[in-house]
Amino acid sequence: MRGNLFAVAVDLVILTVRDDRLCVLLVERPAPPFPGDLALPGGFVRQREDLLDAATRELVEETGLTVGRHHLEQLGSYAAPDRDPRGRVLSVGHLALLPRLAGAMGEDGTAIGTWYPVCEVGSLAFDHERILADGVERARAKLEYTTLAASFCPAEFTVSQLRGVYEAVWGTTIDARNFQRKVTSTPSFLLPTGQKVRTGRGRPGQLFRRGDARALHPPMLRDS
Amino acid sequence: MRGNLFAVAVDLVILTVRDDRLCVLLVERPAPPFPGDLALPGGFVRQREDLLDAATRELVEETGLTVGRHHLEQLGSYAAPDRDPRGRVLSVGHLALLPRLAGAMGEDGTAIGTWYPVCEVGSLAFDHERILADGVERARAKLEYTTLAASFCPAEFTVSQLRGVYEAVWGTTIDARNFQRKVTSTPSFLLPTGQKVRTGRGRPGQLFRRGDARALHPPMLRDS
DNA sequence: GCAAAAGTGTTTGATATACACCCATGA
DNA sequence: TCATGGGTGTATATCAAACACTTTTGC
Repeated sequence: MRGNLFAVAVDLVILTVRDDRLCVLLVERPAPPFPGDLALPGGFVRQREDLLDAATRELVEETGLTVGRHHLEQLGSYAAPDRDPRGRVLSVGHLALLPRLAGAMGEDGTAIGTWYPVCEVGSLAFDHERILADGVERARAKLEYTTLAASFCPAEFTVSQLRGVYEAVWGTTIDARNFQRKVTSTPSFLLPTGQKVRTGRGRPGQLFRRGDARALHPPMLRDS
Repeated sequence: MRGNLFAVAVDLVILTVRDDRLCVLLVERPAPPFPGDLALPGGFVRQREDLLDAATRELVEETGLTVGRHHLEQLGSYAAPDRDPRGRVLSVGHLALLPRLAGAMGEDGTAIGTWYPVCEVGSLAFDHERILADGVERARAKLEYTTLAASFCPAEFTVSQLRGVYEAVWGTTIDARNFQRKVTSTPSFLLPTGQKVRTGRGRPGQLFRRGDARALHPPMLRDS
């Protein structure tokens, strides 16, 4: 078999919404290359492992997630000849969307990574700035024409929380009243639970669970 | 450096429109594995080559394209442990959209591959059926919200030709009059050349060149 | 009562669709 | 002069944006 050999890694752009801001999970590199620099979590693909399996494994190792309604998809591959000083490494970037995690992270309960608002992220190791930028752009684009925003929410959530996701990811404000009608009138997007929740001040909102709809017709439009 | 080593290949889903049908370029495998089976054209990535460079090189080798307005983008990576009986091979699928090529193909003028209507393609070597399906779906989706259909057309083309692309790729029919208004009213999508072309019968159509617009707002909608 | 958030109704403007109609050419 | 495809005008239905207004809670 002709061809040169590559090490193959999966790197993860793990996004969530915290305090109305889109945040990404980053780790500090413990060893060369780029020791001490911030980087996307990731690791090498194992002997008989498929790409999505490797990404799932890394996601569990980094966040302690067991079972969840989180979203995980492949972003694309990055293989510039000089992207890793150790040699030829192809990285398959993945995008994960998570609701805000409760407490400790990491499989053993220790915090492995740290959440950073994406707008405050500086330079990263390797070509991870590009992978991060591609992941954020993918997430922004997919909110327009899919129901993926619900992946940022817990199992049960209000329309306001969902709207907060759109506003955080896009950095815009959305008319609450038109948004309400739009999402509740999309078939199978939101399933009412019948329960209400009081958020402090104001009228309590109805709780919804995510439905089966994946596409959003017609799409939600950014001002742009 | 931990991790197992992979051979890395690029495989190409090369699409064009011929006789009002969406067609894909396939080659017959000359050697094991899967000798004699149809497969996507592709090859291994070289020593100091990036992925898009490798895909571009393969595209030139297969089609004899030199310079062109063709479109080439990365689709995604496929790395199931058993996808290649020779060992661990990661394939980075790419999608290329071409206008109908004039005559001979291949760098030396010989025909290397053969065009098949995508709806008539049977089983392919490796997991190339899946890569093809993903490429076709990507192309169909992108026609909706981008000006990519023009990549299927020659340098100068009429609105009818462009409409024929949509109809071939989607397998639908489109109202010619509304289509005309839609595409000609999108700023910077079509640049009039001032020339007209007679297509046999009927009133000659105006010739256009592709403009700078890449996004299509609002999108072209499939019936669905 | 007042502020704040949830939720509904209504008006208005933009736009997609359907299709009538005219234009330019070949046979 | 008829068939064929290019291209414009226009009525109608649909839908999104804007916003007035009501409901339900905490303070």
